Amino acid sequence: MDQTKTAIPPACCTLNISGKKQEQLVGMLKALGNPIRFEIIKFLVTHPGCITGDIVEYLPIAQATVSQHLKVLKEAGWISGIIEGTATCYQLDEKNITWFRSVVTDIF
Amino acid sequence: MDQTKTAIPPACCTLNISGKKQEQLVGMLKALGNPIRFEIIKFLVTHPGCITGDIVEYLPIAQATVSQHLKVLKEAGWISGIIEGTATCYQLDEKNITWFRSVVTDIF
DNA sequence: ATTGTTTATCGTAAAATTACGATAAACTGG
DNA sequence: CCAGTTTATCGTAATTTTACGATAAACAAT
Repeated sequence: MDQTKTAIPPACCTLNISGKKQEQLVGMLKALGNPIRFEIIKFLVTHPGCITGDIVEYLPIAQATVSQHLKVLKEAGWISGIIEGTATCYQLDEKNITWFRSVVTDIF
Repeated sequence: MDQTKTAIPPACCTLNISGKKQEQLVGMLKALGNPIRFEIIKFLVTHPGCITGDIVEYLPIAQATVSQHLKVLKEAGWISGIIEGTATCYQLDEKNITWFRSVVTDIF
């Protein structure tokens, strides 16, 4: 049969994902899809293990707001924070970020 | 000199991006970071060129809401729509999606 | 022309996000 | 113990997002 007119062209991505995996991914996308939070992640690349105060100093927003953004990033899986005395040292969650890269390259 | 204690471990990603490019990326991340919109993009992979009504039928939300999500996805660069009579045919914006994949694999 | 179909937009309500100051909690150093 | 430091959380206001029904606009078919 002639299928030249009915054949569906291959899509530029599969997006073959669902369930919990998709939820986790969408959550990470949402968290990173904010200019301030994206800057925080960028900052952590060059300043691993820095404390909240360093990020507050770097950004033009209040300490409480930075703390809130850090919470969002932590809950989405982008970062982890370890308490060091009164301070909290933040760093990229390499495990989850590796997972993110792997999933994105898989489905796109 | 002994740098064993001061050497910074290589980060799991570079996030080497800024300016308009970063803005475009963050915009695409934000748009995709929504469960409904993610489902729309997935649907378009398997139903390229489908019309708004098909998506409305597929999703459990009102037509007006779907239209609004489609607008967000279009403005972010994920999809394009061409008017076909009274209907509008939507499809993935392959050029932008290719750009997205390229940028993400570059910086992650 | 009239009727029916399809979709975007408008107006609006509810919910979520973002931001801030103030405060509390936890630790450090004297 | 007390004063200082750091950060998370609380309360709240402003903004944005999400959702819906109603309507308008653009086209189809009779």
